[in-house]
Amino acid sequence: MDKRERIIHAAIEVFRENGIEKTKISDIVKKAQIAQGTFYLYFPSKLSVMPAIAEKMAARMEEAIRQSVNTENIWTGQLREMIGAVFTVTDEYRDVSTLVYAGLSATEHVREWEEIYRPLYMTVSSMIEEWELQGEIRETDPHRTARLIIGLAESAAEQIYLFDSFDAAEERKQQEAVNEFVIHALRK
Amino acid sequence: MDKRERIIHAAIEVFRENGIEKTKISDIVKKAQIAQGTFYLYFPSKLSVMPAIAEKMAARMEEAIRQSVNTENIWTGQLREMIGAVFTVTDEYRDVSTLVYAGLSATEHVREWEEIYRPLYMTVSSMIEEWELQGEIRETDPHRTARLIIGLAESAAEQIYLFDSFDAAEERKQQEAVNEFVIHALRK
Amino acid sequence: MDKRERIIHAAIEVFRENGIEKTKISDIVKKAQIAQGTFYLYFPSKLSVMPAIAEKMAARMEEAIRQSVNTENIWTGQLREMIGAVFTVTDEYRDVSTLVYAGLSATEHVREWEEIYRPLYMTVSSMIEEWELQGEIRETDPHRTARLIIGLAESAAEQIYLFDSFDAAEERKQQEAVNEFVIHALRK
Amino acid sequence: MDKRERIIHAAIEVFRENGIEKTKISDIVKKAQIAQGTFYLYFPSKLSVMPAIAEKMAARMEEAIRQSVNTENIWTGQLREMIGAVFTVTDEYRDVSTLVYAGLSATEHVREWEEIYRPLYMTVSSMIEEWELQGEIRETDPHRTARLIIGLAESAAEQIYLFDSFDAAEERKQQEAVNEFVIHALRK
DNA sequence: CATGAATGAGTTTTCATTCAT
DNA sequence: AATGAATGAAAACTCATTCAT
Repeated sequence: MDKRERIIHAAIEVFRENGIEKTKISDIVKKAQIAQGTFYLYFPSKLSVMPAIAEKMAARMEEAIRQSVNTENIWTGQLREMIGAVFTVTDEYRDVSTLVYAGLSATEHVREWEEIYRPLYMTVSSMIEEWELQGEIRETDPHRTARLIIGLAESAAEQIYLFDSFDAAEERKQQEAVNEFVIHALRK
Repeated sequence: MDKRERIIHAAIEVFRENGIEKTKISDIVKKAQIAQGTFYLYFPSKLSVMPAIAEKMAARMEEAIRQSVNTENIWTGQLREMIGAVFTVTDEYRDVSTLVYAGLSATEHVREWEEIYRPLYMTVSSMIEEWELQGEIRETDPHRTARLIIGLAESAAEQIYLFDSFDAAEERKQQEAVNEFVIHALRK
Repeated sequence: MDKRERIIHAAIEVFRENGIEKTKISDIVKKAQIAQGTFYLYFPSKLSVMPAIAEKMAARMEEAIRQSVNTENIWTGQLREMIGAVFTVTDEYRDVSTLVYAGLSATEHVREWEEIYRPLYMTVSSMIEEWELQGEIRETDPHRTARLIIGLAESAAEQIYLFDSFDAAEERKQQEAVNEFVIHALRK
Repeated sequence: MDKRERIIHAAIEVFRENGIEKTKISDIVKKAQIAQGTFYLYFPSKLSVMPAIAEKMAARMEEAIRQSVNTENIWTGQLREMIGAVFTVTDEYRDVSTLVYAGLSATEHVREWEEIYRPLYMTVSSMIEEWELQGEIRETDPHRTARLIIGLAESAAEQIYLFDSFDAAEERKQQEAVNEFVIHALRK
């Protein structure tokens, strides 16, 4: 794996373990097994790794959705699979997603967000469009709806770690609630 | 305004301007026009201001909801008013909610989130309970639903500044999309 | 002595001992007996101390000239005293003067040079003007002549350390050569 | 142009642009369009380029003097030509002479100065000796006088860029002042 | 000879925290 | 309670130097 990749992966791990605030570049390079100076060959600062992480996360989420959604399935099944994927990846990137989001908004990289998330939104809005064409759901603006659903699912997935006696059962319940919520929101 | 208030307000501004990471206590005291040492008479650290900010925001949101919701109205009207309130306050505290969320989750203060947001969630879940009792919406877990709706509305409101050619018309459209989404999600 | 003064004095000493290149800010603060961070309260970098040193050197030179020149004396005597003062101070600031000069030209402080040296040039050009008024020397542009003489004397004083078997006798010879050179250059 | 030459030229440029202190070897190689490691095949350090630069400048100056001085001319004419050459080359190497001087004195290379400048001084002191033999000027130590004159001329030429509203007219005036100064200093 | 990515020791720089006033 | 200059530990950052290609 090339050095840049190593840095990004190490950064994800360390940010998760220690939070952004407490993370030192020396922690990242230690985990990445590279020299201190090598970091600066690829990124000018700790925060500038954020967009790269966000990209990875968005790509991972899109990939998870593509993989888990069975297009043979009926729309509600597809929707459940899609939301499941969002929950899975949000869990994988637990804490990091929030930090990345806050880290991005703190920099001049905010505008990159749109670009980073576009493929993910495209994938989901295509699914919605398809369902609509098939006459299975009510008519909406597919792109906007895609963003609402992903926002809702992410927010719901993150809430678990904040509020609840956090266990697998609770996670399933929360996910099921989102499923029901969205299915009702879209049905004809 | 007393010094504590001055600190909180200054902190909101500089967190918004620079992000959490880049904010120094010296920035906060400069904006608050107090001496460096005075900060420590009120807060032990930068991040410990976060719960105070969260409290302000949550209280403001609850108050906005209480003020704007007319209980004489039918449920869809009340819902629209409630979501409108969330949009208004998220706009007021633009970016801050994300930062607060990240700031809290970066520390031991995470557990305070539950406590801080409880009154707000109670207010909204009471509304939902009432609608359910009146048989106007389908049956759900009102508390969980309340959190989903608020999460959805906040996420949608924040997205505006991130993604879109941000203008008043766009904001109205986004808000209307959330209204429709939630109304369909809850209707019988 | 206040901290800023302490830094300037320490910097002069350390620059002389080690040269600019090898001087660390930690050397300066050690010699100044202040904390590392205190340096940055007064100067943003090592090089930014340069103009302050140049100021001290120019002021010291002007003072030395004022003190050593006896206005009762005939002009050649005054001139010898003046050149002696330049030699003395250049010796005092041995090496540093060159470094300061090179250090200044490397920064954006070059334009300050004019201002820093102005009082010194004024003092010397006043002397020259007076001699001219008394009809003791030929007519020249006093200000320009002042700069030529100081440049010549400094250059000659610095050459000693570079070229010659450097000893007191050699210094006296060199100084005497400058005296003769300038006296002949100015006589009627 | 071979690599060694490329390095020397690039070094002159970046030393002039950034000063010695701020110049990195990476700046030099970038300007020279060679690889980082290649530098070390020719020079062991940044400062070790200095003697090479000094040599170039001294050789250039000697050559300029030889070329411009017409030995058929009377001594004042020759002197004017010689000083003109010093001004021309100091202009060509603007700022560099100071930097070289500081750069050499900052290292063990100081002693090389004598050797590097010897041919230049020899040329000028030969001229002075000749004038003396012809009985055209007063008796002095020709070698010492040569160094005084060159030091004076260089200092005067450098001053132009530092102090004055720098233009061609100003340069001519300054040069003329030096001519007059030296002619008076040497005449019988 | 030439390259340039990688290194890591050495410095600079930051900034939360203290404490005498 | 309030101040803000001073501190120094800790972190960021630099850049000369190496070495496998």
